[in-house]
Amino acid sequence: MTEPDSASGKSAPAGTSTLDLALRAVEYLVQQSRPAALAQIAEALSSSKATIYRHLVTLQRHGFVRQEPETGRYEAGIKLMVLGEALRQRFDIVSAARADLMTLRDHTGQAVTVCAAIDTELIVLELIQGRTLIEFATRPGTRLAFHASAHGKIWLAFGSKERTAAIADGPLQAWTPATIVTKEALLADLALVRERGWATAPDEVITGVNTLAAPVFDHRQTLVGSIAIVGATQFIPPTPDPDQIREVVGTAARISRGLTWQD
Amino acid sequence: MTEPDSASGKSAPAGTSTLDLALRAVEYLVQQSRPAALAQIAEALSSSKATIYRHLVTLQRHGFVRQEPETGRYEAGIKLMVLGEALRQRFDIVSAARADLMTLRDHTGQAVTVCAAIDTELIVLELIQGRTLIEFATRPGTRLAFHASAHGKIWLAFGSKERTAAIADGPLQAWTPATIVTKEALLADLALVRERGWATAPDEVITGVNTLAAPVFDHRQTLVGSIAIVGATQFIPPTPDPDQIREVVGTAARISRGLTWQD
DNA sequence: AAATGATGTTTCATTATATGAAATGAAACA
DNA sequence: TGTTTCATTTCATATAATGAAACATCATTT
Repeated sequence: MTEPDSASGKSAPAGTSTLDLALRAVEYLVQQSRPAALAQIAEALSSSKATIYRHLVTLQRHGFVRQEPETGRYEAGIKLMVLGEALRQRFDIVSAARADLMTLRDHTGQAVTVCAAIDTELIVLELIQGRTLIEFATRPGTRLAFHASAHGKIWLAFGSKERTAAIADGPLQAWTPATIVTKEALLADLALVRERGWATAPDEVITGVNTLAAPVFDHRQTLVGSIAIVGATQFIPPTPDPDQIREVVGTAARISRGLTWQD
Repeated sequence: MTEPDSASGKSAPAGTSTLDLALRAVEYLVQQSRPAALAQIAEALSSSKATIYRHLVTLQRHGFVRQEPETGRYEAGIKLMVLGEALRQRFDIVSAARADLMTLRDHTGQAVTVCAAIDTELIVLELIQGRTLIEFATRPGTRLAFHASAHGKIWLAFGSKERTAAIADGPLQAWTPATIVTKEALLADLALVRERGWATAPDEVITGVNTLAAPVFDHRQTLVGSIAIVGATQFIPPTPDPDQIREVVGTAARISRGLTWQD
């Protein structure tokens, strides 16, 4: 990121290697689908059993890791879930907007999601489930791609120009055949989004699913969130129903107005 | 430090003090509602700025911590949310049961929650929102009290006897005037729960809110989860409607049957 | 019933490396 | 301009992390 990297690939700036190893252990355990043996973790991280053991003890003491009582093996602890939820609640939008989002869900019948971009990540903060049995919508804590989601396009169209430039210049991964993968197509789509005030991404993330998103601004007119309805293309056509657009854009505007009062 | 433990209640067994400090820093940042200055964190943890700084650099590199670009202050990073979500998906019940839970929501109109106990914690794994505008239900990642929630009573009634004994003998905190706070009353209630196969907690966690919970077992007949409907007492009376009981207990049995097929 | 091979756990000498005080930037403020 | 308030870097010191190998448990196998 802010790395000159000085030719020799020797990038050992500040930081603590002990902590680094321990964090890698946590991430390793989260990735595993079943509890891992100590030796297995040590091997995966190219460290010794004793070292990993001591770190696991401390991690366990804090609840980041848990040990299966029967087998003695280690797995990720629920503290991560608890902290994740505590963190989620810090975002103004989710609490300020819940009632409006419920109304939007009831009016459209579709699932509603809220997203925010933090640095280089676009993350789902809130999900109000729809009424359909089959669930497409992404859950809080999920990361979305900027170029391949309706939420992402809102952030590229109305967010910081630096981010938009960086994303447009970078590689654009295709999730489906419909995903936008060229810079030109993306910029053209973003121009359209700016003009209309809403974005869609039919079949671009999952075939058969569409999302209709709109921006939420705070009192300084800076983008602080995006809201969207998510559903089968059958219910949200590539060019959505005018009623759907009115509902989503109207709800976003209402939430924005609510954020203006604060502060 | 370097203390041969014993004598002074402080037992410093295995573990890593460096890591311990860093984890405390993460927890501190999650607790704060706004970004914290380096010196503030160092002071709170009785450490030096330099030490904390180096740890924050490493934590940031892993996404556990983020630095506000404008002010340079530190706050918790979204990695915690992402890892929390990844962890949640590891539980069989949430994926195996979603369709049934949606149906339960649609039949009862109330919010549906799923819980599991891990060691000494009772945690919400899944939430299907109801159709009412006002939301009572707890979100995934929230911890519940064993003695003061319908989910908790299911775990005390059908879970391990050791846990039940430990909880019943410990202090029972009152959340509302209706919370059960004596061992006798709790054990009597649990006997009733075992007999009926379902549990309620009217007004016991929040006044005006009731929950109706039932147990989910796996193929070995061990308790692996609990499901419940949550709503205003107006909709879920202290003695729920027979239809509601049938729906919840029936859904739990259906999910249990689903888990039997696997493995 | 003894032996084997999985585990996790502890010990201990060795030195790598985390540490704190203070110096240095950098930026906002008055 | 000077002053305050931040984060960041430097550097000598010894704290505290480290790995190899021994130990302890528990199943499973012979």
